[in-house]
Amino acid sequence: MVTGSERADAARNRAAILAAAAELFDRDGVEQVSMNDIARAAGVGKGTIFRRFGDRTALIEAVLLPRSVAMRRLVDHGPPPLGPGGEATDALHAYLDLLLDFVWENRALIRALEHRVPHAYYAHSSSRYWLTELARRLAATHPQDTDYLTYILSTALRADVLDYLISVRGMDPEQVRAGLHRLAVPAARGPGAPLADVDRRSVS
Amino acid sequence: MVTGSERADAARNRAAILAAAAELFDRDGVEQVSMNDIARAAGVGKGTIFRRFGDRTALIEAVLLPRSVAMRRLVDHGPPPLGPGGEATDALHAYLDLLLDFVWENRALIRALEHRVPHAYYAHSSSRYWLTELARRLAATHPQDTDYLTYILSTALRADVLDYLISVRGMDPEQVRAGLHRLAVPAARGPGAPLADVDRRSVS
DNA sequence: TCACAATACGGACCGACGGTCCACATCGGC
DNA sequence: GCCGATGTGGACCGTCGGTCCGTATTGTGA
Repeated sequence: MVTGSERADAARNRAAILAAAAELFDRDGVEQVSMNDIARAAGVGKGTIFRRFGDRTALIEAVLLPRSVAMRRLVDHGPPPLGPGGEATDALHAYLDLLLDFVWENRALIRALEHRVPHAYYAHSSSRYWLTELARRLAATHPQDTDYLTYILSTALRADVLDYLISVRGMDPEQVRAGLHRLAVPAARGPGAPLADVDRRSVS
Repeated sequence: MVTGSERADAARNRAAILAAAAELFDRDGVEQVSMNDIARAAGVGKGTIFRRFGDRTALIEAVLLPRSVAMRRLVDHGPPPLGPGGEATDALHAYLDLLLDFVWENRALIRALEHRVPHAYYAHSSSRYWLTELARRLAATHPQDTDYLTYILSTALRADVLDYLISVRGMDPEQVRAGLHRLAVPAARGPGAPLADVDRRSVS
């Protein structure tokens, strides 16, 4: 056996655990699923999960990781406008679309992570990559307001904020998307106002 | 004994519990303090806490309540500029100061509440009051951008966002205050740009 | 093919938690 | 001082994330 690689049964179990966790998290909500539930569903002892993944937080991260990796490949090496080589404004908008879809699609996992490790959204190394990339693309189109827009857009893209706007306030995801795009338009009158259309229902 | 009022020993214990909880939460961090810790510190059985307050969430709310009530009295009946009767712009800025101080001062409790009940920040009846009042004051000074500004400012005033900016990123609270005030200035060029000064350190 | 060391397994077990229960103590109107 | 209403405290419960270790599986080198 090559040093450092995984035994066949171990690899099989890792896959079974990840699959079971992904399904249960999706079906019942992350907080509702215990480690025992996952072990049972994966046909595995609880100890095996902890041996493979360390702790619950790491398991959640492991479920999220492949989705994030696939996305990152598109950003780093995919075709324009998302990948390198396209026009700056198109690249920015494609990137915003991707982020919105990713966060929305995986809001349950992301919120669970933030719930377990404070400031995960800002502090985690993987999400720092996404923020850095956002800042880079904004710098190309909005050299004046880069920091401000990065801050505003990244806050608007938080999983809990999106979840509130869409799930609780009943806003259409496409309204949110439109709002993000308008914020990122090299505006005639500055970055103000656009969200007023998205957020037409009064906050009060 | 008058129907519905509290027996003397019960009132004494309620006060002892609130005092002990407030001190422990403040000293050790909310998540680190168990109900047993509070019972011991208050010189009371654990059952007494649950009888008086129902559950842990309600206890945290009860610790926060008097601070919120005091503040609300200032807003509803205090002297201008914070209370009614002052000039609209001054009223708005005084209100932003108050909110910032309140959220910052009580960030530990607020974050703990949000941690326990999802969307507490937006959905709880007491915080809806603060959002409504914010929207009202913004409407008086920014009739065009009311909804947008309410959304942006309320997000910037979230306890976790402030905590991140100040505790993790090392930003000075007075920088944050200045940023809020600038966002709320009837701007020459719209609400953009101001935060760039607050957020000078790059986000990436 | 086989022996055996390295690796992995699983579920009993642990300590801590929030919350409940109820035999007993205290209060206060009469 | 009597006595029903109210309050008390801590043993107890179910569940959780996480650990431990005797046993089973794997794959390699001979």
